[in-house]
Amino acid sequence: MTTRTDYCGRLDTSDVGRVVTVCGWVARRREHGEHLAFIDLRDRTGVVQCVVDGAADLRNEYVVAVTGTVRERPEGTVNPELATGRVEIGDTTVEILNPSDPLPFQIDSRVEVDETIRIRHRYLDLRSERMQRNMRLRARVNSAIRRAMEAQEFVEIETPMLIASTPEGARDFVVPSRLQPGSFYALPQSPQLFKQLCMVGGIDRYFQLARCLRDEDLRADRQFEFIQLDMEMSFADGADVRAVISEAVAAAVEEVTGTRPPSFPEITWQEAMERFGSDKPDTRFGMELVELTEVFADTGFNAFKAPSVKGIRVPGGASLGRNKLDQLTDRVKSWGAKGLVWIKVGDAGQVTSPVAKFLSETEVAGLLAATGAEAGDIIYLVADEWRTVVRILGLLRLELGRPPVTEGGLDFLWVTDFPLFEDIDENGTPVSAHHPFTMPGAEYVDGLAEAAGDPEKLLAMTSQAYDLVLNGWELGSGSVRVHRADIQNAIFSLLGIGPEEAQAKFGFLLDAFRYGAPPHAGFAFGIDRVVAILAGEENIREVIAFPKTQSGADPLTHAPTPIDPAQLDELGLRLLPPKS
RNA sequence: GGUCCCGUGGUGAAGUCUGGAGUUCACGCCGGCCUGUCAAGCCGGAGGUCGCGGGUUCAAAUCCCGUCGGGACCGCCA
Repeated sequence: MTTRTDYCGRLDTSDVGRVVTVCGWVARRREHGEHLAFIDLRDRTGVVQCVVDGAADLRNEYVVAVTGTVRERPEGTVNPELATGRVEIGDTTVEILNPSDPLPFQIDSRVEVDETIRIRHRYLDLRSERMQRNMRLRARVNSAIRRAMEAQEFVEIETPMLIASTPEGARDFVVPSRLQPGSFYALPQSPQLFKQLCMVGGIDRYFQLARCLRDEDLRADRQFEFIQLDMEMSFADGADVRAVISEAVAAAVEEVTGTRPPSFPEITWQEAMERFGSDKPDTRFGMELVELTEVFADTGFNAFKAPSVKGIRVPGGASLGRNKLDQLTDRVKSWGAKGLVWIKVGDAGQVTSPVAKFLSETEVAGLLAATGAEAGDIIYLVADEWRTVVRILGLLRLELGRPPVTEGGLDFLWVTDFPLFEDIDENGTPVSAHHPFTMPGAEYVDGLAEAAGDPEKLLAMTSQAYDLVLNGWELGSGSVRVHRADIQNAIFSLLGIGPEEAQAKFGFLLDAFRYGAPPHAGFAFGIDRVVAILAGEENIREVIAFPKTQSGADPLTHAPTPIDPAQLDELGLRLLPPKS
């Protein structure tokens, strides 16, 4: 085979006169009769025009080596759209290294190809400029993060993929054991427990670009398997962790954009919920939630006689028709709201609403003042329990105002002081918001036992847990961990986990903690998500080389597939008949 | 478990609401012409189980039911 001397996209006028050999795929041909044709040859760096004597035996996507002389293009034929547009390769000989059948879809971006077809033929899709760019961007982000962590004296440690199933958290992927039929490994949802063991082991600063697996439903920002920057550090608090992560993320952003982002603002979970109705607020746009409970404190309108009333104002939203508003109301109800009240503001400040007749003049005036509504605006209101109100309006805010991923810049945000417990179950037992090794807020550490059985106190307790949010996507979360047995026992007690159960579930961690566990804290954030946003993609599949569909299937390899009965037999497994 | 949207030559779309001959557009593919194009151009051609199954009807891409596949979302994701 002819030896390549140059990459297509790197030739320029400084190469004029050189005899070069470039290798790649025929991206396009332009024939001008029997003895003149232009070939755009594509490799990973771009395309270059080759002038050939007839191209009758060349077809799109043939793999060829072209040898010829780099020359400046004749006057008037320079293509300013092309990086190599000032030059071309002439006096060429073409060696066909491999022909190609016509492709199932075109590589160029002239038409948006159905994503299933792209994934089924991902080896072709990867040739596209978009996928080349995304894959290389991802590699640069990985590299920048690794360098930033190493510069901060973190050591990369690999943790096992075949681990014990733990009952908490997401649904595990499980792997049957051949040597111990009837027993199973789980694939890690994260290296959580191992990295804490690393702290006990004196590693001091651990990191890993860790593959994590969770058997939960897939979404635009969720695949079964994903990569996290996972880290843990000893003798450190939450602020230390946030500084380290901020540095790594800033390094990644700088690598991609050339600009270092400003330091990331921090708000508490409580503030995020009050203002944005979300623990992962998209702060690229306004439309914040407006507190209206006081305005309607003495209302005669039954629907507003609720613990909490809030609204959001959409500037210029009054032009929405009745049909659209009904659809929106249905949508909001599907999220679990009792209903959605809308109020339009007219030119003279008068309000139009199905419920206008139930509202007093004072209430309307208070509403307009609180929301700052102007003529042409629409206000949506929800009244219910506080948690429901903020959740519904948070979803509605995104539905109505969320910009495309490529607009509004990069809005990083730390959300701190998450609640320690997210709910109380029907037995009166609190449910961990993060995981049971999360350190409570400093002011609650000594009062854990007294809070038992008091839902109000339990739900008011914060934890030293924090999330990193980018443009409304949760990039990741972390916390200060409990390293003291007395605090851990108090939390287990609140969660209704007795000593035997704790030992059964997390025994090896608790054992390790008896031998001098240092105070430690950590974090993990999703590489796929940050890369997608940096790449301007709405979907992490676009930054994953071989992704799965929403139903968890791989159109390329057809996974998952049934397995041979002999394999099942070896594992001591038998299939149940399919559910009808 | 649930809601919504999509499925039409190789690719992308229109046609579906309001039933009437597989109709249209762009790209690609095949052949011809063409010596400076670059999303080349011009001429000609091939290519279809309108996802699948059932129903309604004189007649279904179109209406109804079911099903499969894809997507967005709710639940789920400590």
